[in-house]
Amino acid sequence: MEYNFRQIERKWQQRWVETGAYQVSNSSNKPKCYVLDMFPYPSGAGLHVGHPLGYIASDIYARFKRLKGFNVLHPMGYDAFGLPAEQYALETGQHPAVTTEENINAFRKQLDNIGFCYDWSREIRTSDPEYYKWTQHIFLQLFDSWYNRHSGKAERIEVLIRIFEASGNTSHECPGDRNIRFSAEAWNSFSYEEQQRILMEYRLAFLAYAEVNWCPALGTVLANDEVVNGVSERGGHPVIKKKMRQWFLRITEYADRLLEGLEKVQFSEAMKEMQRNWIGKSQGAEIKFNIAGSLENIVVYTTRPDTIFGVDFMVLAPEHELVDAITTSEQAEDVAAYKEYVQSRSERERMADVKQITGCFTGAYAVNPFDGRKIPVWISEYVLAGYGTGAIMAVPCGDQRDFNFANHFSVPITNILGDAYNGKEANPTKEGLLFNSDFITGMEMKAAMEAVISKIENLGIGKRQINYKMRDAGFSRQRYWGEPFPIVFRNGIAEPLPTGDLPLTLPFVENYRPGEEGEGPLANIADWVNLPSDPGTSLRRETNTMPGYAGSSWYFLRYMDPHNAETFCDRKVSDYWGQVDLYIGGTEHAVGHLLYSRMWTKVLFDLGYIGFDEPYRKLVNQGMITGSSRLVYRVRGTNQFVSAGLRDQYETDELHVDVNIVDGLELDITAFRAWRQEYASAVFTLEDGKYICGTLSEKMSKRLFNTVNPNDVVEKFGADTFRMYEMFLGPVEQSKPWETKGIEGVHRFLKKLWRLFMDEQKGLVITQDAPSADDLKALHKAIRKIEDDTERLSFNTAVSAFMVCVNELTDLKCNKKAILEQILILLTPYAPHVCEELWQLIGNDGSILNASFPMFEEKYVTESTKEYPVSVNGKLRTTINISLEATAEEAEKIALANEVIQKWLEGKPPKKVIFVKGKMINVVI
RNA sequence: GCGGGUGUGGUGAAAUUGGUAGACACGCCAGACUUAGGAUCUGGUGCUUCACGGCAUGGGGGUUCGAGUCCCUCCACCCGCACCA
Repeated sequence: MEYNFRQIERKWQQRWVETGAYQVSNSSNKPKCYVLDMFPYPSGAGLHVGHPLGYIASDIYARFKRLKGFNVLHPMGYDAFGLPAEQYALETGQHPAVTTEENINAFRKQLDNIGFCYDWSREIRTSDPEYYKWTQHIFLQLFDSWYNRHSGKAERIEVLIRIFEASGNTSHECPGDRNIRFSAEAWNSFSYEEQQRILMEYRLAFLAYAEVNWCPALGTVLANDEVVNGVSERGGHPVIKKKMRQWFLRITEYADRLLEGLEKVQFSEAMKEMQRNWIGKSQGAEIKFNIAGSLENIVVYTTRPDTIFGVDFMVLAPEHELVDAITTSEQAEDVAAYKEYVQSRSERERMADVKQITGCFTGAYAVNPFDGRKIPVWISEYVLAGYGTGAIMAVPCGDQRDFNFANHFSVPITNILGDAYNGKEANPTKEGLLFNSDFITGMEMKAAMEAVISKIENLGIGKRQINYKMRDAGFSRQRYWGEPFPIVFRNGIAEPLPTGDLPLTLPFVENYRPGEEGEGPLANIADWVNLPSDPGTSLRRETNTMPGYAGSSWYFLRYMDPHNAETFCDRKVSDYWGQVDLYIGGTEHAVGHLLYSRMWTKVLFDLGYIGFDEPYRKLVNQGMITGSSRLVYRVRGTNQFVSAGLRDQYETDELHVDVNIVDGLELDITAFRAWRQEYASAVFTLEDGKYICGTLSEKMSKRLFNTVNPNDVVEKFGADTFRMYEMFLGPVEQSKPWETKGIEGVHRFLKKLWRLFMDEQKGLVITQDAPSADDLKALHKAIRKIEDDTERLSFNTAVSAFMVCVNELTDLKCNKKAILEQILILLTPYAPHVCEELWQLIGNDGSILNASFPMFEEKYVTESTKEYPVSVNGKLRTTINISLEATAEEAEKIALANEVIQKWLEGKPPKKVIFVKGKMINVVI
């Protein structure tokens, strides 16, 4: 009987479905383990061999944990809302729900082919009303919450209203607008509208006006990456900034907790760094500068208050609100011209020309609050309106941009660094003493920062301030295929839908064109948007929808309790499953999805819905599998193709050829001629009778003909081979090229394993013989290595350990059931189908899925002697078999007596001999 | 520019704590079986040398009895951020 993987895999995949082998219970005495994949967006293109890499890794880990006695949650679902389906609908008129369903079915087929152990009874789809009901529900919890900076957590709006009624907002600075201040009396006298307007400035989900990229010609709002050089990517139409009322999430309130939370999760350093970078926390101070001869003052943000005596000029963002007020009449014309110039430049241009120095003097002078020095106020595009206060104090001797600016416009530079400043470039050091700096002269910079901050706070001219680069997250999309907001505007004031009215389902639309003013397509359905109401009141629905990350921000919770109709996830259930123990996915979600879901988790924790505030305990980013392209060389202007080794003799053009018609490097000429009409009459110049292709490693893409479909690989070699080969390729986190040829080694391994059990003629060759010491040693070495490697996700080395073990058992001619059935258990996470088949063939009743992972026993692998490497001066010269019991003296004696070592000693006594027990011997001469 | 990562045979890679560099595979070479082999099996395969040896983990330097591994320095490539005050 030979290894018929097609039959075996089909049989077991069916059987496992029938027996519900992968169904997981929410109640168990076993310890839990939650293994999660980032769920896919079901695109129409389907999977290529790069996609399942992470799924295979997590699948192996989940199966391994199950064998180790854990109750393992390993679910899968679909991130099913999104733009491509809507785009497709616009083009073809097919409803996104229909195409999404089709794509999901195609995806599922591909996934099933690979033999994953997902509990499909827990499948979720973000576009399913039964799912997005809860997305809407959680959104309303955000809407009904604010962040209490004193308690450091989200609290109900109700609590805030009580506070306002009792004491105004004096102890709770308004996060949306710091200038809003009111007393209890004032609050109680405000109209309902006014109170709602204020509460909106506190809510965690709030409305604000923000600019979008509006493209009048396309009649739609574009994402940032759809805009190139100020025009639309498609069609090249002009794009203008348009203010629209949109929803936001107040993620900035969570900036510190998102930062601190990174300390208690296991993410890669790169990932943490990316998130820290995105959050962009900086500590400094805001300092108020009076304007000479004016009542106006300018507030600057600086991270270097210690350099206050080195300020030589001040720069405002051209958009800064005070620019017109302080500009002198002599400078008015220049300033107006400069502002016009800045207006004309797209954000992209402003970011691109970093080196160009531009600016304009306003004619105004600010006064240094400490020494009274008058310092000129400029405007320049290098200062951004959106960061800090939109104004800086420029210290040219300590900041390179300020230095360049001062040089360019001949502003005199003050040196507060002494010899540390050379006059040729700025020195941004934070370590050193200050010179020429009044009361902080001679102080360490770090101490001076504190001294200056406490002084400005005492004088009431500024305060300590922390800033973040991160902005609040835009949460509105002017699209159809997303969650509708469960919000109704009564006379323009946002009100939540009652929970009982959820889900607010997406209405059917005839077409997917946006609204006239760029609103989402929902705006076109008048009788959905406008609700019946009393005369004099207007009741309108929100016409935007939520972005892609809404559904994915909490999906890990729904898997725990997917069919609960009462709540999004029962607290008892989430207490049992807790955090995701292992989360695997691509690095492209580093800052988006991961930050948002971390924030939602914190909010849900604060509000008491769940008992943990970080969703993912450990995150692993799988590397990309790049394509390995195949190239053919056509002699220019002909239909003649020359083999790679001969191409230097001709003038050739390099063409990509479908990797699926190349075996290793050898082109299948017949298939090539049939591939495309134009090659039917191609002529070939061969080397050694073969046409050899060139190779190139690049991204997998249909365009480059280097995509490989897992279905094809599974058809040819089987799912077990495919799974193991993906792992064998290299470490999961690392990017590496796909080379179909190499898969044969893994396939041979499985056949070799099969032959330990089965002979083609004789059938089952398994014996009941007692294992020898060598058999047991081979087995237990494998147990130790594979258990350890699988636990640390080092799957590639585990696969090679399997190969080593099977090679050894083959050499030992070991067909003993006692050994081999243990090997099957070890291997089943990697190659589940063949292991289950053999498990049954050798006479086991239950499924191998429920077996127990073998126990490693030291006694089988301990050796009594070791082949010690013996070096002379650190260079290996020979190896000697010495008892592991041997003492240093004994080993030294044996080593020195060895003839090879004798030769190197040349009769002289050694200076010393180093003996590391169990490791090596080194003779120093 | 800043931050993170990677650099080892023809190729994918291994070496978990400083202790026999290249495990395990692909490819290649030779052989066996075979009508045949793109099946299977056996042996070989870092470079160099007739050999003893010598040289090899991106380059240079250092620490150490001993360095792919630790330290310094330079180079190349990949990823992320980028006028952030």
